[in-house]
Amino acid sequence: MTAVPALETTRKRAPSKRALATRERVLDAAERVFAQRGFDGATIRDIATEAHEPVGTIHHHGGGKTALFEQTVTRRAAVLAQRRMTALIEAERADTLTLEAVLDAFMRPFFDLCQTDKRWQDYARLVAIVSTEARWQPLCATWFDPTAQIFVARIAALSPQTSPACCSAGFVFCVSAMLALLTSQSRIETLGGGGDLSAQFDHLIRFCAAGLAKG
Amino acid sequence: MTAVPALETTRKRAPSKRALATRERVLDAAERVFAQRGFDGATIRDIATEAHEPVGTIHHHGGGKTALFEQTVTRRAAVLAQRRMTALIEAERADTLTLEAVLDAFMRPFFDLCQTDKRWQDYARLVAIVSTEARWQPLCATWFDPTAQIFVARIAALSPQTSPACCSAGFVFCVSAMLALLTSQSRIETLGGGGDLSAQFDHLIRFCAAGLAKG
DNA sequence: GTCTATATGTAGATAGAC
DNA sequence: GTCTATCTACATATAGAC
Repeated sequence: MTAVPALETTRKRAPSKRALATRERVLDAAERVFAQRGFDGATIRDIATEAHEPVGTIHHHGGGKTALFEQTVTRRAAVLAQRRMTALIEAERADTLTLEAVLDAFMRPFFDLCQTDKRWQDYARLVAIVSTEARWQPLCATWFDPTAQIFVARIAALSPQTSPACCSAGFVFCVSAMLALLTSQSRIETLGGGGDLSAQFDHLIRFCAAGLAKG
Repeated sequence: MTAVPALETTRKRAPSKRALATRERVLDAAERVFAQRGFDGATIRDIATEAHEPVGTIHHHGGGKTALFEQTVTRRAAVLAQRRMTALIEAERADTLTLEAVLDAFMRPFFDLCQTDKRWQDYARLVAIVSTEARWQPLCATWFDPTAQIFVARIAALSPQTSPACCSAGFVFCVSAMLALLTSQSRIETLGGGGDLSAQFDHLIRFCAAGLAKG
């Protein structure tokens, strides 16, 4: 975090290709295990088994359980934020910016990534954990809140008759609904929902836009 | 679960008043600790400290960590379900049943209990845990799904132009938004929301009703 | 960088005195 | 029913060989 240029020269040289590949496998395994069992429920040994690596390797690359979890979160956070901002800028090129378009810019990149790469589905569970548990609030503040603030501001600008406080709360409702869609598919099916994921996603956008519009 | 009448005679006699009070204190403490740290993050020792009881007492009344957690969930589940059903029946006495009224019947009892008794706020976090983590699905199926099914059916009856699957998914969106309001107040405040809780609750109902109406 | 062996702490659970 | 002392297992983390 606090980069000290004077010490840069003491940094190890760039890791080998093999080491980088190992690191990726460790993070992928950690992502799966943390997603499935939560932070406290996961063990380094679970992750080692999942990664087909000895326990020591997990510590070597991860730097401890907490740091490992934070790495799994931060690894994809910048990608997600960038895609969202790109989508927002694209949406703003249209003549009229709508609530649907802003919500779509926030949600569709995440949804598309989940559809394309199963690892992003695990990542969605990590996001749900990070945004729910108080202990990860710093992580949230660094990696997710800035983007969220920008989208809340756009929503507020589109809703002059709605108080800023309602826009913020409404946005939290939207995000929790989005995470429910991405992580609680089994619960939706239990209650008789489910079916085509793309259709459910379109439904989510309609639902949230209507809710926000109502103030 | 599988009651065996023939063994009923071997049951211990009714516990003393003091024992019942101890049991309540154990469950209250467990509720607080589980709510704050989650199931895996909580320890029997944490709960013992919180309850001002020795560790053995927690096991004696709780019957192990898992059983203790299940007891904290089931203790209040019937009360909540009953209040919701009573509110629904009351709402159905009106000339025209609206989406708002159905949602209100589901959500307001919980909200009122949280306002009246701080322990119900902890319980809200337990409900969020139970409805999120796959391992507690049986608990969910027994204590929450039956009520949810009834409310989904009412919503579907009021939304003839909306597919049943959309009603189910929409209801899950509503519940996740409700739990976000009850358990993620700090996140709402971070994004500039917050303020009067009752006003936020009214906003939640409007938000969800508008979302459901949009199908 | 990789892997084995081990140190240290703490978890859940219980046996048995009171 | 209540409480103390303790058992057993497994967690994270590290030291050091390769």
